[in-house]
Amino acid sequence: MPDILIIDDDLHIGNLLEESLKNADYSVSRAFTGKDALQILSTEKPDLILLDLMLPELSGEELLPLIRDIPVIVISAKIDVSNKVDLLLGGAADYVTKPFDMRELLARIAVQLRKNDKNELTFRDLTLYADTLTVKVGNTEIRLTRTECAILKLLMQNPLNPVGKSAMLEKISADTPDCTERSLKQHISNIRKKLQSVNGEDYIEAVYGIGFKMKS
Amino acid sequence: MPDILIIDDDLHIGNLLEESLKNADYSVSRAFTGKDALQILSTEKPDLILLDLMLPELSGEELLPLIRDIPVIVISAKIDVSNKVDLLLGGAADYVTKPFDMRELLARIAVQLRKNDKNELTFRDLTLYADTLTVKVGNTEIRLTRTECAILKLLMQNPLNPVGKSAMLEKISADTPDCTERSLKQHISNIRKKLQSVNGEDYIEAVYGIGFKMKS
DNA sequence: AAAAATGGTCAATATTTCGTCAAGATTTTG
DNA sequence: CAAAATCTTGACGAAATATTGACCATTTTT
Repeated sequence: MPDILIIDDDLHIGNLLEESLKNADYSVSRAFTGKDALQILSTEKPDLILLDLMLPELSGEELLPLIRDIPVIVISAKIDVSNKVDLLLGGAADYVTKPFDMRELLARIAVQLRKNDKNELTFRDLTLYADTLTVKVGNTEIRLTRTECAILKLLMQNPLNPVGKSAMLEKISADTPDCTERSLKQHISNIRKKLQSVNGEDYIEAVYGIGFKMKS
Repeated sequence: MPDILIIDDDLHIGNLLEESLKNADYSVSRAFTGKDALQILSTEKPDLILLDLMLPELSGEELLPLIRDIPVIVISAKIDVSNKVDLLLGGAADYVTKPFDMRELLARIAVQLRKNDKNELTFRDLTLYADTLTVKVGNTEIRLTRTECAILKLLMQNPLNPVGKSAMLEKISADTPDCTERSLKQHISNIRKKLQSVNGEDYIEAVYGIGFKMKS
């Protein structure tokens, strides 16, 4: 029974959401302000978050980058397109505009939860299937090695912030215990080459003296 | 489990705070006078401080500039606006006025702890993201180098008091072991140039013979 | 007012880090 | 065991960053 956190100050919509979700057999938590939400998130870890952008005190835009490792579906009245791009770049998993069709929302929720189960990560037009060691660049699939996959996964998990080199080494040491900063450099180069072979684009950016991040 | 230090001579309020914080799963320390607080801070390093302004012996206003590297939320009965500005300029991370709503305070605490995690500092219209080596000047982001970031961070941590040159060198020596007073001067110049490129403003002020501080 | 010390900036140089090729070492696969 | 895939390492040019010298402006001291 996946747990879903609704962050919305509008009681009417919130109640409607809660009821529909409970009918669909999800377990539901509620937050009514951004700060509420932060407090709840400091103790609980839901499987998915529904986030209304219009929040008192701390807006949804501000809240979004503070959430990690949990798929967020943004609910908003704004139809602004650049805004949508910003949201998705900023880590939102998906996006629906008010007024929305409840069946559509439920479908999108199911998609996100399934992705989560299957260890699937998306960033721009990259989709990483960590279980099967493949990435899709646009429509073409590419095979990665185990370490390449582990590295790309780390980068795609925090698309905004750079990941330090030592941090990477620690986290992938399970697979490759004797990977050094020297070889890490080489793996990054190999990942780049594989991704570039599709459309010539470079998805990875170096942060001098720190580590690497996805290019925004 | 973040540790929070309550500095308040009012037993009633202090107890109330302690109980609520413990319910929210924080670990709590107490100080009842400014001198108490200094003593505790010389041995412990809490993650956040709740500071009442009205203190015997050593007032909150006097204590505030002595605290470094730890976010301080001021609790005060005064609603004086210039006072509020002074506090924030003086290094307070946030403030609430008595009587306060406990849920709001908890939310503000959560926000500050998050910011602390993310190594985020604000001064006027500057926001420094130390993890990602960027500053926001108004709405435009600028990249800094490692040392530039370390220097600006030091300055923004004590926005009122000048930071001595030798003190700076010590604290950034982790990153750049052979930075001298000569090169420090150059780094400051580079930071200025980068910030000025946005809106022409100079955020850094030299204190002749001592060091540098942020311009108020 | 002159001298001395400190602060500010430009431009050149030195150092560190990055990116990649190619070769050797190790592991996996058939 | 042999072949293939993967991982690690050395080398070297390129890019980013750090340091230094030179020179003038400003402040303090004498």
